[in-house]
Amino acid sequence: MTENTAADPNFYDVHTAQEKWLPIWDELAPFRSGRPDDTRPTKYVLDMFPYPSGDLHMGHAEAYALGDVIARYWVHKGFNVMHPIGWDAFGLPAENAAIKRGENPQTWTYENIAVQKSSMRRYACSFDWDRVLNTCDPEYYHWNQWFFLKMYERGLAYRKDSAVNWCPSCQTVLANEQVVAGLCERCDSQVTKKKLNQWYFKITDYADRLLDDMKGLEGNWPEKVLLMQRNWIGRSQGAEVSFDIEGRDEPVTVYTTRPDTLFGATFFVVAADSDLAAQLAAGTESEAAFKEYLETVKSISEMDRLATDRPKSGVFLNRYAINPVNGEKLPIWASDYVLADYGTGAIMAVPAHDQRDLDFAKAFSLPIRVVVASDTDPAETGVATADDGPHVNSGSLDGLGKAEAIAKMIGILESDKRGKSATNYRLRDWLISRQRFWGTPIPIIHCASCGEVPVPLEQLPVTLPDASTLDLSPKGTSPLGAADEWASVECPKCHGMARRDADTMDTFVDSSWYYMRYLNPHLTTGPFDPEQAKKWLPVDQYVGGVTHAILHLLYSRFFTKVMYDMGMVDFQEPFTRLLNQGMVVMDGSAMSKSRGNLVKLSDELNDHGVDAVRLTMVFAGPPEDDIDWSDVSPSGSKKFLARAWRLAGDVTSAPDADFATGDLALRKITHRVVADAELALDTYRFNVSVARAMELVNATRKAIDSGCGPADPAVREAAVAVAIILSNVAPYTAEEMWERLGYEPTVALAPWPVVDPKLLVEDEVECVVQVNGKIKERLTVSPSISKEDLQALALAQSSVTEAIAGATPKVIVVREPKLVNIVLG
RNA sequence: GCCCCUGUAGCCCAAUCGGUUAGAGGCACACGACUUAAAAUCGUGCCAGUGUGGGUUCAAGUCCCACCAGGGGUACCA
Repeated sequence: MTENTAADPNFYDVHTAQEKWLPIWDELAPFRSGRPDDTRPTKYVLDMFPYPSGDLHMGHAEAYALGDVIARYWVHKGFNVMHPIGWDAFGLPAENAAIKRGENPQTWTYENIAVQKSSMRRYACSFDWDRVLNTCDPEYYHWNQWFFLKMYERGLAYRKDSAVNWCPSCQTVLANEQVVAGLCERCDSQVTKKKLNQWYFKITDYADRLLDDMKGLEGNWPEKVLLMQRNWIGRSQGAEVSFDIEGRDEPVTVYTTRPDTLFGATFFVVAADSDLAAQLAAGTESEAAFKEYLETVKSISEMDRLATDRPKSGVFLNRYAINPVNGEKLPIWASDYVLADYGTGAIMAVPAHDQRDLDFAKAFSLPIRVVVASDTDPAETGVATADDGPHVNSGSLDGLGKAEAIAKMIGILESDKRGKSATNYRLRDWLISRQRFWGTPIPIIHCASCGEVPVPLEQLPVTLPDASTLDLSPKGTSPLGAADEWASVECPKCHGMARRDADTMDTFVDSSWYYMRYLNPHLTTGPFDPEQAKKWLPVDQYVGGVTHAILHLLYSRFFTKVMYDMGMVDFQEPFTRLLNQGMVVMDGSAMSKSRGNLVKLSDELNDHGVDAVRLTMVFAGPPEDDIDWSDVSPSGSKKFLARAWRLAGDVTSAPDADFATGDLALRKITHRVVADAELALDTYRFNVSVARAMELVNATRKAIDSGCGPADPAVREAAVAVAIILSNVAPYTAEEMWERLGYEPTVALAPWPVVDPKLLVEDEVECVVQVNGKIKERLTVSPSISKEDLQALALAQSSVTEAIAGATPKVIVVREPKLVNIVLG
């Protein structure tokens, strides 16, 4: 142990190196992207910004290491790279922590930001520190409010009463996207329904574009994310069919994807919790039974309601719908298996060909009529059939296949004015009101005489009141409502006394457009400068977790399209390429304090150094894969870095040595490695780029110890290549190497080594000759050998002629220069 | 239930187009050199026939089908 001191010239002291370079890099600011005289072409690399809850953790370390590889690589390739960072600083954790400790959420938030910022600086990502933003700063959320008002102007922000998702623990409403399997995304409490008047963004207006524009993202976004978004939007094609109701003037419309099965409808179901059900039940002898049923439905938790194996329940309403195609009377039932907020909240039930309808029919002994022929009988098997035809018992549809039958039925309905083709979506409008304090106030004023009045643009931002005077504990209504002095305001229209809207916005509003704010984080005249937008946008590379596959990424895409429609930007998709990094886990499961498998980033950094941790993250495997920290070896990474560092120290040639005069064998390896690393980096195989660098280090070591020796210029060339490739991952070590090689800082700005194609060409390659797939001979041939020559050469080999033994080859496959396969009959 | 992804040495991972005897890199392990010894360092070695069963092909880790295992998404959306 006594040898491992700074006195030993072969001991690489990572912590000293870290201390040494940070101030120098601060001085040089190699990643400042806003220099006005910069003529390099631009690239925008964006990491999903962190939420400031405590210090950075292993997950941050992985994500930022990967994003940094891309950003640094692009700088080497000669781009002016904008790689900004900021903080997603509004949200519940700050508020909850503040309540717990009796302090101001603002204090808690800024303290955490300071901690994370200092950790990030040490972690040495290529962030442009001139562009930092915090969403909780009024200079930021000013523009959230501005966007809200623009949405309002365009009819895209509106209020409505509806049954909304309510988290009883967070005491606030949630967007559909924030309810995961019936539980609150944040705290895992069971979500309940509550009837409230809330603000929405009309994202459903953009459903088709959000869906169709994904075509342009294919190949550049993970297929998985695109699929999840497609499913989430859930477009379905079908028809609306209008049914007359006995004893009612108004018909009722249903939505169906199978209008061709209309002849198979044997009953009719309305959502129990819909207004329609209550109307239909009113005044009938079933009214009491209906009300009783509705009560039981309401008492069932969302969680239980979602269980699909739950037996069907419902109540007959003593009313009848008339089937428009055959005049049959269909009994109307109310049930909770029909959803009030999808389609029209009413369905025609075709039990033979819909499993849910069949289950219901069986439970209440309703008739089942097959209208699409099949080998099995649903009434017997209890399994609804889904064949494509032919149709039976269906009048003029008989004999037709599914597609023709649907088209014909829609034609019939249209000519009879009883229906039309229709599209439905699973996507709902985005509920953005939150009954909490630590968020962007909604810039609306409620006036007794003027109603809903937008805050005039020149009065923005509507800033939050001082939290210290408020009781933030969740009460189900926004704490802002209790801030009388803040809430009482003059109506901008009539100048009478009015009140501010007391809700705040979903923090996903903040993150929907933050990538644009980095262009000019302190601009006071608009959300961003259009000139800068032309220069930098859209984002070339986005890096972040797959947890945001639907929420954040869908909302950002929506915002971008709205801005496009407003003429603010000239592109419709915000993120050209997306990389979803995996998670860092421990012993096979997600790290958590309660599980006792939490690995602290700060401990790892102290034990192994920043570079070793970053290298471990990048080298562990493909970036999309999870990293099990118990499978990888930061100490191994550290050893490798020291090995690379020693290499640079061994080089004895002059800094300006002419590489072209160097040892050819090593030069070929160097150029091969650089070319391979380049290809790997272009295709997200960062782990492979590291492996190539390791290969080069091994080869160079060998050259120094037992080859061309340390003075050969090829050794310098190799060490330079190692330093540059490594600088994407291990900036401190690379900088140390650069210095030892006799160059000025910083290696970060060194141009990517130019590959000489001549050095990639092999002088000779090995060719195998197979007979019936069995290898009979190995030939050393020129890589440029012709097909004919190679075939002739192969057939001339004695081992080959022996194997053929006079037989006539059926086919000879020649893949010059590497393979000949002679196939005998 | 439905949809998607992934299965390669003890472990983590490589393997443009289907093409040599599956191996670039690492971890672990073993041995050797250096050392009084150890650590560090340098070097050498080590192990699988690619989840299973079929198929296509002159040729399959790579393409197709079925199944198994693991992971993820979604869930009464008519």
